[in-house]
Amino acid sequence: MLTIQFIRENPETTVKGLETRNFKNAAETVQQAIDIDQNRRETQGELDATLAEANQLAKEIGGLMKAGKRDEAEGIKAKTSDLKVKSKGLEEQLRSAEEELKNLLYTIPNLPHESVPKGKSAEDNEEIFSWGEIPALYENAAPHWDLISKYDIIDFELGNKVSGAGFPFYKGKGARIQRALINFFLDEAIAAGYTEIQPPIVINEASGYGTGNLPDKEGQMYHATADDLYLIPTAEVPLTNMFRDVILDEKDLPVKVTAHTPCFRREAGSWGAHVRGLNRLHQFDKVEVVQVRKPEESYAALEEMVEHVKSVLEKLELPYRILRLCGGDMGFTSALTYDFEVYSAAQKMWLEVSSVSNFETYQANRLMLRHKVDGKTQLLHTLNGSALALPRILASILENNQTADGIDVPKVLQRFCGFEKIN
RNA sequence: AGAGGAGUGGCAGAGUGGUCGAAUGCGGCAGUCUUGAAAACUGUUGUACCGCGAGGUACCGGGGGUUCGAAUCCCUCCUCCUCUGCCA
Repeated sequence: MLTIQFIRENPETTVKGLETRNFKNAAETVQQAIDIDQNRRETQGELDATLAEANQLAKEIGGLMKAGKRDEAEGIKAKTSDLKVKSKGLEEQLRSAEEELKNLLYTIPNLPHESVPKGKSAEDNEEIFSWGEIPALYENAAPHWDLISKYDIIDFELGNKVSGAGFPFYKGKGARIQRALINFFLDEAIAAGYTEIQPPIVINEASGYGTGNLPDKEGQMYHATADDLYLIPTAEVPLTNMFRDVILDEKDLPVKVTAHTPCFRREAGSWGAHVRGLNRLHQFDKVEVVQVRKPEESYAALEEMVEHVKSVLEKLELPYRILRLCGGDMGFTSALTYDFEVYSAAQKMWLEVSSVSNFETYQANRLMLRHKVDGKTQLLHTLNGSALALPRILASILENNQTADGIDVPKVLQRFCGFEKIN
């Protein structure tokens, strides 16, 4: 979330940023936050003064008791009861003001970077780069959902029986190419300087709040209610929460971590005819990269992450484009997001396979992730990106590389999976 | 899962109702000494919020309670350790 200090000191900038995002009632919301904060500060001042007085009296009583002046002590005790009632009331007021402020701040998204274009929807995103040729397919080319049944490498029906829609079984070469992709992505990330992590794939409530998945996107996560744990929608959640309530030393920076995990998404309400086959799943695998950076370095780090994803896609020889998301399409917590889309030739569709974002201090503020500068604590910047999500990569490999006698496995993957063709 | 024990500052560790945000040691930082370093000595060393400032308030695993006053007593949850059981 945004810090109230920032909003208080930069109300116009805040309103302007929110308007780029088409945030409704920006000016009113900002004013409301400032008012609640004003109230909160006044209440705390009063409460502190009351408690200070009570502490003073308690000390006096202690002294009198020791001196044996019991009656005098009793007299002062009587005075404290008023203070107690007063402080209880003020405490309640303070708590409710803090709660109110926090709940309001949770509804305010991050401010976009100056390069973010205005816009309402995906159509207003700005294509900034593209690479590769859109392959000319042969006559009988088929979409990936037909190819996977033809070669029997992924089984949706079986998934339906055992788990439900969106939980497929990968079989034989299907499973092996998945494993090859995971190893390839991890090796690439390690070569780019990331430390490999195997995090838990369930997280508690506090972690959900830390990355902003709670409360806003509550319905998107699977919730194991018996133990009040959530299945992760992305490795970003455990990887970023590693640094919750942490003050990093200079020598620990920059932080660069990567992990392969399954990701679980309920995708409530977003199911439809347009999402066939591997285009959208409830469970999928992804390799994620996360960085924690000093503020002045974070945009260079974002570019570095973009270059990393570019090189991975180019090694896989998949045609792709990069979009700079507009204010209306950008994630709630992001300041600047680049989406990577690969072209899936038989569907004739661009598929999003990576989203690389700089959150600036937005996540760090919820996480309380800081470092020291000249003896003062300062919020750090967090960034993350997919490198990459598997199912759509697989979909475009299957479609783009199909031939009359099978599917060509990209060269870089062959040493990982041990075969050259799916047939 | 059952029985018992324990959670204090970066680490170790004292503190069992008031003068304790907390002894002491180690570590860190600054200084003295030294050509430089080490050693020794001196000082300093948690976080957040309120306040222009002086200063104030809160925090001793989390939450709640008793009390004029809680690190200290009570309740509850969490985590760790030991023993027993179970298990990939």
